[in-house]
Amino acid sequence: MNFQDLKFNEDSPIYLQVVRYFKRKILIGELQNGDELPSRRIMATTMGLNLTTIQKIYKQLEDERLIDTQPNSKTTVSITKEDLARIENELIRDRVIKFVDELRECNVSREKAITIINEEWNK
Amino acid sequence: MNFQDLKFNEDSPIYLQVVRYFKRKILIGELQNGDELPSRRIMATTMGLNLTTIQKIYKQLEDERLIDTQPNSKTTVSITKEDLARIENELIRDRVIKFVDELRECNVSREKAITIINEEWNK
DNA sequence: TAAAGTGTATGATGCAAGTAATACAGTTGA
DNA sequence: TCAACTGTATTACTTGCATCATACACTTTA
Repeated sequence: MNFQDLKFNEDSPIYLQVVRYFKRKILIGELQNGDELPSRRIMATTMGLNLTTIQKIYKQLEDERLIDTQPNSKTTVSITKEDLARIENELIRDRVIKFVDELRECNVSREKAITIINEEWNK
Repeated sequence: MNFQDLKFNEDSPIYLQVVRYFKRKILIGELQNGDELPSRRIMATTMGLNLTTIQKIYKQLEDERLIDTQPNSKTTVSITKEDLARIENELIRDRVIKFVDELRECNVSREKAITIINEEWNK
């Protein structure tokens, strides 16, 4: 957990970007069931964010039941197969749907879309 | 100009969504050089938005030099080939780049990405 | 000419989101 | 025991969005 691969943009609130970051880590298996997360204060220091912001991030992940904080114990990743499927939908399928919609609204053909994607994929 | 194909979402401010709507119309040729835009008040009534919001939309489009309001004349579309290329980049290529980045961060292969896109394209 | 319409500007308000700064009660560990 | 750490809660501040209400100078039109 060094967060070197986490870079922020201006497209959405920081706390949501971090939430998505953790979801990605779970999706690709870098965070697995039972893995411990750093304490909120450590996290705040490490990422240079405010404790309140980290609270919001952890709370969001808890509300989605991806992490779990039992009283007097560490915060751990806690996911089911259904959670994983849901994350995959959110991070991949839903993104594709939105993307396809957008391109079609611009009258881009499927063939042209795929051509551009192929162009960009290996840059 | 009936705006029936304009639907709002919660992803970004309304005024930006409308700006992008007009850019799309320009990109696909439904709005062409010289075409007149409705007056700001008409537009506000038609779209159910406040005059101030419409001002913001028109101002944004003017700042990007896509429309032009000469003193004592109608507001018209005013685009060069360069503008069109810029819009195309913004609405298509940049969008693809972002999309590709996102999927690659999730360890999705190019082949799998294209498979999903093909699945979704004709729904 | 008078009324209606135009672009433009501005001040005020409500509201929500995002972040910051603290505080508190409990637990852990040296 | 007591200092350090923990999760949690709360208050406050800033900013951006959308709206409302006007206002002004100018043009068009009936």
